[in-house]
Amino acid sequence: MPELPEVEVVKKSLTRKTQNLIIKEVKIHDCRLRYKVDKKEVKKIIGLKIEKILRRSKYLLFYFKKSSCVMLVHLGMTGKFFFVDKKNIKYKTSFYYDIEEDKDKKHDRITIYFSNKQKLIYNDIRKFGFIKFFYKVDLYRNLHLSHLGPEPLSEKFNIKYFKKYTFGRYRSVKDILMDQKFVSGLGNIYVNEILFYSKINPKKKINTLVNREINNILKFTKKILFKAIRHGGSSIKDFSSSSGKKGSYQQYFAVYGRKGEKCIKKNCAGIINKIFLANRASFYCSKCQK
DNA sequence: TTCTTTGTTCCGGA
DNA sequence: GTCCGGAACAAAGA
Repeated sequence: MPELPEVEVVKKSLTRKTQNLIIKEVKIHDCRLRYKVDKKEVKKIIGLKIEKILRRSKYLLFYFKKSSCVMLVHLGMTGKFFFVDKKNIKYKTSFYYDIEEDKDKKHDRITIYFSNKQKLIYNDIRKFGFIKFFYKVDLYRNLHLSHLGPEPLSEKFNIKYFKKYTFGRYRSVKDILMDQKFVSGLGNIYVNEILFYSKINPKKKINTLVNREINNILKFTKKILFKAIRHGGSSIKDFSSSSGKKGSYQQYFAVYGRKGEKCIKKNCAGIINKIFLANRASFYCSKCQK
C-alpha cells in the first residue's frame, strides 16, 4: 500500500525521470478510476513541459511550465507508475510493488507519451486511485487538499500542536493519528509501527497520554518515515527492471501483518495481537504496548 | 458467493 | 455548529 514514504519515493523517481519532458499524447485505456477521468481535461496537458512534481500528504502534484494547470494524483490502494525509456526498458518508481506485476498490461489505465519517445504508465489493479486537474488558484481549495493537517515530517507537527489539537478529545490514539485533519499522510501500516516503537496501545485514549508518550510518537513518526524514505531511495537502485525483487522494506515492519508472531524486542516474550479498531486491522504487542 | 484490503467521504446521534 | 463512531464506497483476487 502506498503511504507517505512510498509516495515520496515515487515523487523523487518521477522528478528524476520526467522533469522537463514534454507531453506528446495521453491515452486513457480505462477511465473508470475512483473518479471518472475526463478526456477533455486530460487534453489540457498535451504539449506542456513538466516543471516539477510535489507531494502533499499522499497526493502527487504535477506542475507544468507556463501553465496554470496542475495534475493531482492519488494512488489509492494499488496505483503505481511505470516509467518506460527509449529502449523500452520498464522501471518502477517506488518500492511497494514488483516490476513483474501486471506485465500483461491488464491493469494499465493511462499512458502518457513524451516527445522523446519515453512514456509513463499509470497502472492500478483495484482502481481506487484517481487523476484530476485543477487550476493553481483552486488547488488548495478542493475537497482533497483543503482540510489537510500538517505534514508529519514538518516542524508544525510538534508537541504544542499535538496538545492543542487533542485537548478535550477522547478518541483512541490510533484513530487520531489516522485522521488526516490532525496530521496528513499517515496510514494504517505506519501508524501501527509508530505506536509499537512508542510503546503505546492503539486503543489508548488520546487524553490519557503523558508528555513522554507524545514526544515518543513525534520522534518515532519522523524516524520511521525518514527511514522508509531513505531505504526506498537507496536500496533499490533506480528500480530498474533487472531488479525484479519485491521491495524489501516489508522486512522492516515490526508489527504490521505479523499476527501470532513473536515481538521483535529482545527479552520480550510477547506475541503480536490483531484486533479491529474503527474497522481497521490493528497490530500490537500485548506486553510492550500497555 | 463471501470475505478482505484501503483512504476517504458521508451521515446520524449526542 | 462540533465531535465521534460507524458505515458506505470504490474493485478485484482468493
